[in-house]
Amino acid sequence: MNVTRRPTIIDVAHRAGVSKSTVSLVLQNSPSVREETRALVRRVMAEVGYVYNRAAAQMRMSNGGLIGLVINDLRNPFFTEFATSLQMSLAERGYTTVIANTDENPVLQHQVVGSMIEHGVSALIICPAYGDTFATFDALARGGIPALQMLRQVDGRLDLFPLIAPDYLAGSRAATRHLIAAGARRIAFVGGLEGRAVTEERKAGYLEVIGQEGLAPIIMTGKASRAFGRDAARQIFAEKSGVDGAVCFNDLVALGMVSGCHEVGWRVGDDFRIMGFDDIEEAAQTYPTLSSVHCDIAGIGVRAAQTVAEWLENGVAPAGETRTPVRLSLRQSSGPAAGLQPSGD
Amino acid sequence: MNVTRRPTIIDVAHRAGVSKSTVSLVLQNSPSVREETRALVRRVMAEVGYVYNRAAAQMRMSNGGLIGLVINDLRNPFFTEFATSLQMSLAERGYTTVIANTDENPVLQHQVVGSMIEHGVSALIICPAYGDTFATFDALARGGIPALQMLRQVDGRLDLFPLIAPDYLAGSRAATRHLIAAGARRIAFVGGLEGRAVTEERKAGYLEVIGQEGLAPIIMTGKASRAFGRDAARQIFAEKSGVDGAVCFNDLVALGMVSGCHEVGWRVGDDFRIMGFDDIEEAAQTYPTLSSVHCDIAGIGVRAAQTVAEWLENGVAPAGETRTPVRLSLRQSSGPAAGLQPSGD
DNA sequence: TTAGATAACTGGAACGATCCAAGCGCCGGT
DNA sequence: ACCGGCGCTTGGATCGTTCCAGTTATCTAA
Repeated sequence: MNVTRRPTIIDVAHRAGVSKSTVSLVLQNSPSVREETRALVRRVMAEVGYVYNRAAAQMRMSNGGLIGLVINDLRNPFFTEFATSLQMSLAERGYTTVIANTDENPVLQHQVVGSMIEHGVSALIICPAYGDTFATFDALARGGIPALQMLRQVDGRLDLFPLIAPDYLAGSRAATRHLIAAGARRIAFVGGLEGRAVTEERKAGYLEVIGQEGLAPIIMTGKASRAFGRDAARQIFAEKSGVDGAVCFNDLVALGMVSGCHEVGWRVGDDFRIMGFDDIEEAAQTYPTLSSVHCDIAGIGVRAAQTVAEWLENGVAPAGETRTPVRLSLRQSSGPAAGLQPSGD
Repeated sequence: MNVTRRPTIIDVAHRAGVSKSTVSLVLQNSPSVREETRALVRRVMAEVGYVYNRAAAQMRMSNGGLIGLVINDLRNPFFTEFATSLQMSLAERGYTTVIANTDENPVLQHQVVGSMIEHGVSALIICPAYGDTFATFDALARGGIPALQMLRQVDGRLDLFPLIAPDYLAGSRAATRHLIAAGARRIAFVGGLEGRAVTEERKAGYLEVIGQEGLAPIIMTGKASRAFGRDAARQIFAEKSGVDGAVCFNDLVALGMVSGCHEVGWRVGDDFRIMGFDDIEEAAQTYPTLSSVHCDIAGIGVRAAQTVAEWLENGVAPAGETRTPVRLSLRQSSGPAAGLQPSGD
């Protein structure tokens, strides 16, 4: 349909009466080109509808500022909020981000990472899927591509693949303590698949506090989904075991439990107290509003962008493990707590 | 850190004792290379850790199978479900997908589309943000890049930028009729920003049926968010105007209304009847489960992949406007309807 | 026996940018 | 009058692939 091929810098150069090198310098905003020349070249570019050919440039340059973001579950708002923040922050520093979704599938993840390496990403930020991932990370190591593990640790080589994650342990400790302070006595830990690093960490904080207080732990692990949370609430209701509060693996589970409580007629925050984890935007907008462990998702995105930019620009690998602080966002679902100031919106 | 540069096909060729052309042919799975040679080359590739350099290839080929997907709101599950399905479907056909988020910002959208063109995408699938988009689409037109408008029509040139969208009109007609059949008499249309194509279309179906039945229309347009839905429910309750049902702009608004109803003590499906639109996964998992207009998001993703693949491979542009069928997923929020079989899960 | 077809492989010329060393005026200082 | 430096511009080499027009060697048909 389009007979004429795309114009190149050579076409622009001819038309402007300069050399292709000059055009290239203009593209790179080099200070060593005269202002009038720059303006002329720019004008000609607009006239002929020149578009930059990144593939050609990237082939010559070892390092074109392309950064890959691998997300394991685009359906979880936590990850999309993170992706949004990261992408904006990287854009400010002049990097382009490509996003891909692995849907928690390690095979797909392997493909996706391979494809990104082929596209010549200079670094990778990866929220890894669990499973057989050694080969995937090995490919990154062999290619000498800087890669950050975000939010979850899947590969043990923290020196090669540093981890940035919220301080889950402190978060679940604080959440559990808060439920106790609010008056709950039989508190369950609900959701999260057994054996996974994040689940174990969040569970550990819960168990620690429960132990300190001499209470009995109640563990209900399972998928981190709304459906599981809803079923868990129904089950707790049916068993009449006196459970009166839940520290949830994440906000999705917590929101599921809220639905389940509505269904069985419990009043959340009164008959039953719920703490979420992650503090996604939706938490402030449901009824009742959801108390949660606020992880400053956007802040983590900014920090990840900063870390990877410094890694690329100064060549210095970040520390093996970075934990970002968390705080509680206390709202309605955990009930009124004597002597505690609710924070969050 | 990595002193040796990446191996190229030339390194592989030397090591395998063949020419670079042969290696290239192996990469392309050409049938005109002997089976043993192919195996040999493959083995050497694995040995030296060869990775394909897409930038170099793409520079030579006009058309590398890279497809850009531009999404206006990654936080809306509707779009992420669509993205997931599309990406998988394209992967099956050998295309790679790059996703970018515009956050409903036409300026960001312009940047993002520009960046994708620079990266040499051979086609674009775009869920466009509203606003000043003419320049953006013009850049696509000038570059002769096939682009599909998905779910929303923003640019009028349907011959250049065909539209694929669900049959919103039929959907809102059916939704309104169902609420009437379920016994609601004062039905509001809630959410969606005034003046936007999708809002107008969904509203039109509602108005049509309301008019036919001789009922009074009640329009409450606004942001398509949970927060707006919640506020709308509160307001309806406060006004005591006898409104007993709502056709919502989308599921997010509907879920917000469900929250609002819980808050004011209304029983959804009984005191107040709600129909959503889109039928996101969450609709089946809240309490009460949400009746909605099912748009077969995954199916649309598959169809989009197919359309764009055929466009690229046969060079034949698809029809200007494609409407995909919708059906109702009747669940609890719209209440029991005499003589109607609930469908959906 | 030989011409022609076929199968398997090869060398060089693209592709469109970046980078480098060099070139060209022009000015000021000796 | 000459040299060095500075500001701006330039031609050619280069990156790693694909594509095209050969070049063998082997096979088939007359």
